[in-house]
Amino acid sequence: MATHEKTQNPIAKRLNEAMARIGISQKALGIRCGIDASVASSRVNHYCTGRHVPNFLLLEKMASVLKVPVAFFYTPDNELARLLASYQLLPVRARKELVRVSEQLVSSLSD
Amino acid sequence: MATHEKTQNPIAKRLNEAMARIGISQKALGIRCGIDASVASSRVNHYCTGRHVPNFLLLEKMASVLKVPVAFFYTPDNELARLLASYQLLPVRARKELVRVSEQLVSSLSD
DNA sequence: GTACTAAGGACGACTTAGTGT
DNA sequence: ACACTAAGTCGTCCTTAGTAC
Repeated sequence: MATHEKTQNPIAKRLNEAMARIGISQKALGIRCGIDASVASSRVNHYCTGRHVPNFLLLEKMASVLKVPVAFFYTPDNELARLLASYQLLPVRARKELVRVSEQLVSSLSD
Repeated sequence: MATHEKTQNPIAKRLNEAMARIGISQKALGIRCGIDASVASSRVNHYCTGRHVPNFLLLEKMASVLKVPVAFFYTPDNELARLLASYQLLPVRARKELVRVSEQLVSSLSD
């Protein structure tokens, strides 16, 4: 676990969080995302330490393996991160219901 | 409005969406995000047409001007995009309630 | 005013080849 | 096994200088 934090983006933080949750190594994650085994360790470490930013295609693969929405990696707000993480675990019907509730709450703001 | 779509990321789509919602030009958005007026049109156009990907700092500024969470730009799923857009409009108390509801729904899945 | 583009220099990602636990 | 890094290559972003409506 690195503590460099050159960038202001939350990718490294969320990535380490999600990896710890399912207990997967940097190299293993890279390989499961289709990165060649000879460079997987180096590349993923760059992302985990915040030195480099992965492209969208790789972010999608990581999100799929880690069972989070891609947007989770771009969420500095912890509250919203929890919403995104749980959203991904819900069945489609419950997701739609949640969206409905949120938009309902917005509508009721003017009352 | 461009139709190039070189990249698979949803940034251009979401950006155009959010800009149309509040009715702001490409150049005006760039200037309000601190980009020099002489390059604002060119740079923002690159993002709107999907040719280039903005860095996180600029994404944060755009999100602030457009009143959406940064994560909104990285959300291919339309359903989740609606959740994110509405979430941003809610007061803190309502946001927390929404997170609670979502996590509650996840817990009840095992029943 | 508006949207958009080619091209080159500037910058950051990816690979190689390692260290150290 | 594991996490991590310097340095070079190479691909992408940013700026310049425009076109077109």
